[in-house]
Amino acid sequence: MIFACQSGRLGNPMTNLIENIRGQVRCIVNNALISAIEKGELPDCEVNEIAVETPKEKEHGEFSTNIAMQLAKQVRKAPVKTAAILIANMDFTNTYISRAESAGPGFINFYLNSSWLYDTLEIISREREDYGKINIGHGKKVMVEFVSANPTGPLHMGNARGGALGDCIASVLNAAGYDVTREFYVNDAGNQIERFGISLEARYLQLLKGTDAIAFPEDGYQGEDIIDHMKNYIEQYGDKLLEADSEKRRKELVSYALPKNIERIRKGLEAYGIKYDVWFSEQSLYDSGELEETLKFLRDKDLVTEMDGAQWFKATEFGVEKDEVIIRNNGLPTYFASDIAYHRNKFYKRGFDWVINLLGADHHGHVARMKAAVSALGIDSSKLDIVIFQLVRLFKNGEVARMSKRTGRSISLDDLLEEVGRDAARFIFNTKASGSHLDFDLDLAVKQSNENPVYYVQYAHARICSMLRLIESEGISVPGAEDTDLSLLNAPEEMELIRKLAEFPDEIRISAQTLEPSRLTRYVTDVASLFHSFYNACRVKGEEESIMKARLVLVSATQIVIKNVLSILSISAPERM
RNA sequence: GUGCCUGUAGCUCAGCUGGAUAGAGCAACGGACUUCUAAUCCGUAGGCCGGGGGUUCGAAUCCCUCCAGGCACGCCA
Repeated sequence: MIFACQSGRLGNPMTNLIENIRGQVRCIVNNALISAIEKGELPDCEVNEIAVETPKEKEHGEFSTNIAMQLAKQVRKAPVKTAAILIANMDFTNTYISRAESAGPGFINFYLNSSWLYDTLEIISREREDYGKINIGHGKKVMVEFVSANPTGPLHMGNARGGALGDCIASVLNAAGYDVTREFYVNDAGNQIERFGISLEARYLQLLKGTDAIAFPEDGYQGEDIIDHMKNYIEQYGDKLLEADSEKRRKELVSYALPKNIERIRKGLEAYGIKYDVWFSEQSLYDSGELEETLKFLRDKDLVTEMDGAQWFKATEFGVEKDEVIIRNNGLPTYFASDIAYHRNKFYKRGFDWVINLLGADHHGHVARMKAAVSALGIDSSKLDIVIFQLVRLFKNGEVARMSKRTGRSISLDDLLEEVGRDAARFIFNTKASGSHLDFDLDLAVKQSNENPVYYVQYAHARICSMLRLIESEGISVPGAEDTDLSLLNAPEEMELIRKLAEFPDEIRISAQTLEPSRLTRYVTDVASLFHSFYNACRVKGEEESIMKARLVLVSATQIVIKNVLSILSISAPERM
């Protein structure tokens, strides 16, 4: 079934001009198809979606469609013929499209009137810091839970990648019109806290009675930070726990060290540019009874079975390979049990429409069972997205530097920020897609040279600021786009740059839909590159006034876009370098 | 052994839901500063898209299989 449709011209504020024009192309094709069918030039046919894509080659126009090839079978005509018939039936009135041509095996290419580029500049200068924002989220409540590292030690490189990724996913979704909550799940209960206590206690006793007095437990946390905690504790409180019974001693030591660790994590992440809306305590699920409620819910649904003295969640009923223990034979719930309660809380207690969790690749086994658990709770599991990011391999002095929390011999987030800096770290972690393994070259990241991509982008911004400063010092300010003759911008370098600026809202759209903010670092690098080319080809200051004004609008628009992208990535946009 | 991720230029990576002649940065080579910031620009060179089958108008992209690397298969998280 095909319906006629209409196409408007200028986008409203906060819209995606490219998407609008794509809509115009769809309408034109759609209407041409109806017209051709009515005239009997083509047989009646079914079209579910008219695909509009962007050709790689400039010669192929701004947009193209493969509709003629798609219809080949149905209409029993050579695609090239169908394309010709469609083109003959097209009406471009009131659109940005100037002409359409058939090319290659049957593509129809669309060429635009350059007014769309000038309209782009008007939109940017009107929307300013809002330019790029779209509203595909419609205020939907989404939670992004990320890092959620065990508070038993410092953050490492894996957390650093997860942090940069998660924070940027959250920002992108926010720019796409979602109501986003950033959350850190604090694992302050369960087995690892137990081990944390044992480790602290062992170091405490070793410090007071000598290293040989007590063996350090096999599965304890080896990190220096554990010893440091106990040195500080002893300095402050002496040996008052020496005679206490072990359980009480561990509890006391944990309640001493745990808040310090959490605070250190919070501060580290904040220095990294990450601010959470919620720090959610695992222990609170025990205290509030939600864990019990959740287990009861599952039992009532007959989704819990007993075996070998433990209780298992029947994950196999949801297509997972094996069932999972939720209550150990010692009676204690597993991490998985509280995670189920946690997700019940996210969806039911707090009403999130969409939940995104970031997990390192070493936890990917958790995905299937968590989705199964969510289904078991009666929630559509497509509302839970788990983004798995591949692990980080750290290179220093040309060789691999291993990271491991257990041995404590890792580069922490704090070290990273000190050595590399927040901007470079965040940029580099977002240059690769989450599914790609990431080699982090410390030596390169530290370099303040053209080998380091973050400076390339920041330099473009600083350069623009410098130009505007100089021009403004002569009493000239950036004119409004509406009272400038933008059609004077017709050099290839100018057109290319504007075209790229026009893509920004669509880049946000795709980044949000694919949960891949790494698109944005590439995008902003392209913007910077086209700007540098423009800079070398065209002068602004000293040009004839009308040209200078038009170029000032372009330069200012470029600055806005670079700044907006960097702001989403929480990377600074320096005004001088 | 089973499952997930990855394999594209010398290196690090893009390539959207299958589209037209596979891209970028770095490294290499050759050029451009009396001019708004040379942390820049312009140009050259560089490829069995891991191998092999299949699906179709059309495959780096989808399916199968094999090879290589990473990760996971616990009553840890």
